[in-house]
Amino acid sequence: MVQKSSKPATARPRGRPRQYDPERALAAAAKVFWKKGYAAASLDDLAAATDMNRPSLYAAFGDKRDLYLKTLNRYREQARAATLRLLDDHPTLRVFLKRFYDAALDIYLSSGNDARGCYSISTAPAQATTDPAVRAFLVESVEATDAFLTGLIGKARDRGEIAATAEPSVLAQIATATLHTIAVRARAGVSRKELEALAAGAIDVICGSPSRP
Amino acid sequence: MVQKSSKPATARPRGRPRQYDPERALAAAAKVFWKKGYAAASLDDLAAATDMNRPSLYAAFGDKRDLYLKTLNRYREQARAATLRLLDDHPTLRVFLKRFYDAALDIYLSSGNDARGCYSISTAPAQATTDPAVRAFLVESVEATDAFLTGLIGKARDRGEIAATAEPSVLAQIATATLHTIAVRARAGVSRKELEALAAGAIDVICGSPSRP
DNA sequence: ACTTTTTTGTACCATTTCGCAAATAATCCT
DNA sequence: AGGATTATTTGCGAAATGGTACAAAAAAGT
Repeated sequence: MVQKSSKPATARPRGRPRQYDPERALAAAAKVFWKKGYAAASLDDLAAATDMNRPSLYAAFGDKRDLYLKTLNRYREQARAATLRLLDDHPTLRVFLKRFYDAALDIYLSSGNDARGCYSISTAPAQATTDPAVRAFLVESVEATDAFLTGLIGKARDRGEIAATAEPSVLAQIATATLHTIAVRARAGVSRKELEALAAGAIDVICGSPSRP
Repeated sequence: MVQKSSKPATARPRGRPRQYDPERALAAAAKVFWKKGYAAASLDDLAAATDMNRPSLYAAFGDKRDLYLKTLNRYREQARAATLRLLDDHPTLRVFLKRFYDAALDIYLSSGNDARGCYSISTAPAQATTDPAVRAFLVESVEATDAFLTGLIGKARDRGEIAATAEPSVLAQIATATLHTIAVRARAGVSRKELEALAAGAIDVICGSPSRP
């Protein structure tokens, strides 16, 4: 009898196994908040969507606010990871930005459900004045995006892809602003075609017109 | 005693005079929605803020949703009027944009109450997926801003203030995007100083760096 | 003075909301 | 097999919510 004591990685924890998958449950909860906003989403809505009942929800994620904050963080982590993957083959700034906005649009206009717009930009501002944690999340997200893009743009400038006189932090804020306006417009129902055109225009402004050498 | 029969403009309508001023009431209601968001604002909150009781509120403005839509429209009208006044002395595009963002910051960071951020951008997106009227309001507002700025930028280009090759509609969307990111950041608690710097950077990108001829 | 008209105030209702307590079920450990 | 442990289910309850019915109040018209 060898190795019976080895941890099978899927070692059953102890008591009754949970019936829900925390990841799926968080995704389902986010979908509800995404559509209705934080305040208008009731625990009944969330319980129905996650296929859990309220006490299980509560035990798993805490109260409604805890749950919301967890979905916000999950969304941000996923967005970050996806964005980093766009850099795997070391694209030019222009190519990266195109991918970046396309990826955002994939999320903002996901056709399956009618969730539209950016999850955090569409739902967090409404809560930001009453919930300090949401406010902190928002400012951290925005500043992290700025910082990330500033780094990328700085490197692109060093590589000579954009004018040497360009100010990376300013262009990064323009790029973030473009993301924000796309987020709002997608929520308002603007078509993908128009948003792609907007993104293309912004990319030209940031990187310099493509016809230009 | 002349003119007793002339309409005093303040002719009493007929029954008991109202105790509230509709304009002030709308402003007070907007303040509540602004801080809490639409869904989290209760009729009790609104009644308390307007100094009216619920039946009066209901008789005056309809239900909660009607009231919200009225405050949204009022906000937009006021913003439009204020923006047009910025053009009275025919400023250059650069001067106009500076005023434009300064005026936005005056509203977004009004110190009296703790309402922060743009009223519509902070509260409407959360409702946009569940309320078609809010969604319509949002898209109309954004597109009207684009159109207005496109016109201004086009004229500035004709006057030679910016490069003849610049595309007014693209720059207008950048300018609107800048407004949106400022709205979100103000709601998140970013300081006026930082937002002014962001605006200044965006203006340089839109109008061309000031050091440039 | 009396009626009409409009606003205000009180009280109420039906529903929804969040959260929890207690009982039940499923699994592991010994 | 039986106890320990964790998850689920049912159901409750106190509070808040949006909305309204109805009477009282304040003004103008006659």
